[in-house]
Amino acid sequence: MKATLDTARELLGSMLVHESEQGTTSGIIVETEAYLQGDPACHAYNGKTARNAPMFGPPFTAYIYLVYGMHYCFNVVTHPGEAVLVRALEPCDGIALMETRRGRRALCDGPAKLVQAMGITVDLNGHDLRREPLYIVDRPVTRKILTSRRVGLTRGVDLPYRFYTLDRPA
DNA sequence: TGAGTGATTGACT
DNA sequence: GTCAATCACTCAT
Repeated sequence: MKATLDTARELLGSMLVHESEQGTTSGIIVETEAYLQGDPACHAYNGKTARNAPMFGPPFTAYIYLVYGMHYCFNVVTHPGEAVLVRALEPCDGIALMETRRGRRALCDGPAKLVQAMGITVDLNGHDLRREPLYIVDRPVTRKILTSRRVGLTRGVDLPYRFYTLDRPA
């Protein structure tokens, strides 16, 4: 079994595809964060709840949850109790549709933004990411992978579990 | 039944 | 670069 941190790196460069009724959108994953067991910032840290139940499901399950009462984040479950948060995408297909959903704003450079741009909803929580309508296309990582601390957290901020391929500031 | 929390975004200076 | 809005979900009484 692969470690969650390895999976977080391998997801970079892969393509996330969502086939909705409105059309197909896809994007290259360019930023991820790992959430491990024993990590105080991980939702599974305090045990299983109704909200994080998918995190204890089989690998490659989608875990979608609401933060701040208004924003959704999209995670890929790697092991029971561990997951990788997809923080940013590089829009590939269906950009026009993304713009319709997002308005004339940044499309996929934030966790909640990419969820909205891709049209991902809580209906897909617990979804198997090897099946339609939401799935990940494996692609070799061609760009250099960089590592940094995670951001936006209130706990475990010093852990170097954030990976990205863009030359964006750490 | 109620109060606190939060893996963010968007607007403003 | 800084700051506040906002509400579903969780945990505690």
